[in-house]
Amino acid sequence: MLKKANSDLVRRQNRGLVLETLRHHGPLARISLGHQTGLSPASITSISGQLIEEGLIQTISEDEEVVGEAKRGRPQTLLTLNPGATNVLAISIYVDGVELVFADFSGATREPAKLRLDTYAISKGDFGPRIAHEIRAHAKKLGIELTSIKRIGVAVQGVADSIKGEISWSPAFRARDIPVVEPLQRLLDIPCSIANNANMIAEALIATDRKRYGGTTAVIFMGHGIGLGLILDGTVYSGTSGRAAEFGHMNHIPDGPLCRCGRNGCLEAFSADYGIMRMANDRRGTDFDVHAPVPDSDMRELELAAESGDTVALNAFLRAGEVLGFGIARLIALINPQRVVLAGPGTRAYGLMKDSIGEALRRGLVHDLRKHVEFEVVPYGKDMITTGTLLETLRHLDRDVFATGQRGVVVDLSGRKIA
Amino acid sequence: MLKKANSDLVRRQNRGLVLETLRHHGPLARISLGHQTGLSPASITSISGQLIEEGLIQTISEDEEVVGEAKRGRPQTLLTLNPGATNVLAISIYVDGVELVFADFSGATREPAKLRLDTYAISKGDFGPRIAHEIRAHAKKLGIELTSIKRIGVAVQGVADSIKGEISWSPAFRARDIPVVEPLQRLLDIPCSIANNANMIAEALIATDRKRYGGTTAVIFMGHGIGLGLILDGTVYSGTSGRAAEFGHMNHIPDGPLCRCGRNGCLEAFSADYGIMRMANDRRGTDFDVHAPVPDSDMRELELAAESGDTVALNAFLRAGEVLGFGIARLIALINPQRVVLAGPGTRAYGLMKDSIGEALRRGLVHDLRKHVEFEVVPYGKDMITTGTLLETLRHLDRDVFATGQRGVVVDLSGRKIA
DNA sequence: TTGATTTATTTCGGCGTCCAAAAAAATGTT
DNA sequence: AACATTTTTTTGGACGCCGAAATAAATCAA
Repeated sequence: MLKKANSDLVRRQNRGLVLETLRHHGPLARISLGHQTGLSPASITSISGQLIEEGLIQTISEDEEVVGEAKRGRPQTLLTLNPGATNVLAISIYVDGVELVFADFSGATREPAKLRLDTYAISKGDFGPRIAHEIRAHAKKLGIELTSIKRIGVAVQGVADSIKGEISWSPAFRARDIPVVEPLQRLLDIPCSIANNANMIAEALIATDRKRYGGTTAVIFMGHGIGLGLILDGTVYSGTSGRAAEFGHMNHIPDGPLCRCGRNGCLEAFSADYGIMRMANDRRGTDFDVHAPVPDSDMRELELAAESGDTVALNAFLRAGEVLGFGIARLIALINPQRVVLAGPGTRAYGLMKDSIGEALRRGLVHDLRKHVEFEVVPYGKDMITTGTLLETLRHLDRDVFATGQRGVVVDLSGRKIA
Repeated sequence: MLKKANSDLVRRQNRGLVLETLRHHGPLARISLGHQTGLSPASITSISGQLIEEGLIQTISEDEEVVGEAKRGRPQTLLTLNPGATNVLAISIYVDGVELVFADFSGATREPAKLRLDTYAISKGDFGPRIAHEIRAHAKKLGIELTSIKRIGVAVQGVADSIKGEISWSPAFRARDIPVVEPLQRLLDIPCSIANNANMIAEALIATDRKRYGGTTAVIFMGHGIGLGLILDGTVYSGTSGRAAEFGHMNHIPDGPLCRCGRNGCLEAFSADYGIMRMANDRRGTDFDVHAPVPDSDMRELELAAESGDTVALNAFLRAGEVLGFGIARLIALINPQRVVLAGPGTRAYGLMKDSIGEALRRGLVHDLRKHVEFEVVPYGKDMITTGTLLETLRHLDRDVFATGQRGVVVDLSGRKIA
């Protein structure tokens, strides 16, 4: 259903558009901003004037102004986001700890805090307060006022319920339904949101190349589990109640091997690190604890073994690839994305799985569909998740917080009214 | 990325809103229209005045006006869509023929034309012209001017490419990539679009109960194939290049039974009518032609046999249900819909499959996800597809054609400028 | 019958937004 | 110093929404 439109909507949308354009295309003169946005110079002058008055954007100081050759005509004055307008915080939760990264309004990050935290042992009620405490400490260390932080974004591997603001389930925790948003908002008084880490990688990809990833793209995260971020029509899809895809727990074979989730035959039970390790170890007849985190060093060792001709190790990777391939085939049959991106530490072994993934796609997918999909592996860096989280957080500010500049109400950075 | 907003956008959006509201909530007085849309009485007067002048809406004649009890105060004058503003046409393509249904701008339908057409034999190039011819004939019979038809919507079972305007693949045709939109537009000079029939059922469901189906709903069509319409955040999702889901060809078991698409082990190969029939017939060791349409009477017979205790027949349905259940489990793992709706003629046998569907869901899906999904079977009527197609077509006119009333340009119904 | 009351709709004036065109600003060129 | 060129700002107008007042059209009550 359509929504009512009025001049309020127009202002919000165009202010948001100007902020997003500056965020994306770096410093721009008013005239270029006009070209990029489609707004007239007159409107740009008006909007940018307001944003400057509110301290959200600023003109670049004269020294840096002269970039290229001296040209005729009145020189451009470049506009940029004002870094000091606000701060944001990205929190990434991994199996082995938590990372805090502050950034200013321009997106420039400060040195991260890497906390070793026994997340697997921590109780449901302790996690939020513990993180809140760490946030205070790290902010203090960096000299960042808590009141200057306008928003916090949290990314976690597993199922995040963005409506309830909880971690429904994650391989990093023994506990379930761990509240995150509520305690942080209560203890720090800062708006907060939580999302799945594959979705945040998807956000980062959209930002790096909107043309490439902005249509319909499936981002598959391979690590201590298999996650999925779906970009549909240029927007990251975050299912009902924000609990997006649990691709890793899509069933592959009824009554297959035991998965962490308690079911049998999930994709993850074959293709996540522990699934691969289990297949490689079965010859030794070992009992296998699916919940025990698999050290990265063990995986590297297994990869080396496979590469140097250990057939059992190699077969484990081939089987993992095959099952992943069938999962991707099913995904494509449902969503028909233009592009499938593999990301995460698990892609290190892509070379070992490549052939079996391709073979499974051939067996499991109509040619008509397969031929339209482009495949891609992106090199993994943990910072992708942080970057995506920050971008998502900043976009929210651009669109939904700062775009709503109330007429006649000018506010300084701490929220006090000026004029 | 946001888009530029200006007063043009405001007008278009609010005009569209008024049209949609009248379409949805029947005749409404200006004051109620104001309440429904959130627009002020003054704006409603202005907008409705223009729409009346353009002949898109009209006031209801005085006689019918008095509906309820006589109340104090100035009586309301009800507004409705003007049926005469335009005509639209819905075309539904089935395995056994084609149906044409005209409707006026208010959505009132005329008697349908049911064409028996050997679609399976028809050649790629002949289909479009043939249909164009039939459209002319039926319009003439009903006394509808071709120029009064502003849009045609086509629904087909199978894979419809809405960008190319072709039927990429359909069980109704031996041919592939059959152009539909281009020949109709060329021969009739009427804008045309094509979509998958499961998507059109989804449209019809949204229209009947937006609250129930308007969130995230998966509509599964069971018939001579298994189709899927996805409603994401209240909008029917029609994948990349408009080629939406091919749920029926999602692989269930690698190297399973042969499917119509040429692959092995697709969901459809178990759960579509021909899949069920094949399983029931295997005991007789018959060769089985997957392409031959299964007569409805044969299916009814098989259902009766199963109901009266024929274990082979019953097992075929149970197996079909089991595979469908796993397919739904995989779908839920990916999309996490709030609701799954089963529709289509295949649901007649739902009673026979119900238990095995449920059992498969238990085996194939994390409890956390399963418990949030509501299941539902809607009684099948072919008219759902036609209704959905008409609604989709009319909404397009509301939003994208008639909403764009150019300032100062008033046009009569044939497109001539008046003022 | 007449005036009061009630409710719906229209009119009017104001406001916010965008935009085209003109003006101003700032620099290079001759 | 005068002119050319480009960017930015200012000005005035248009459009669309809205609140308030005016108007319209009915019922109710005396």
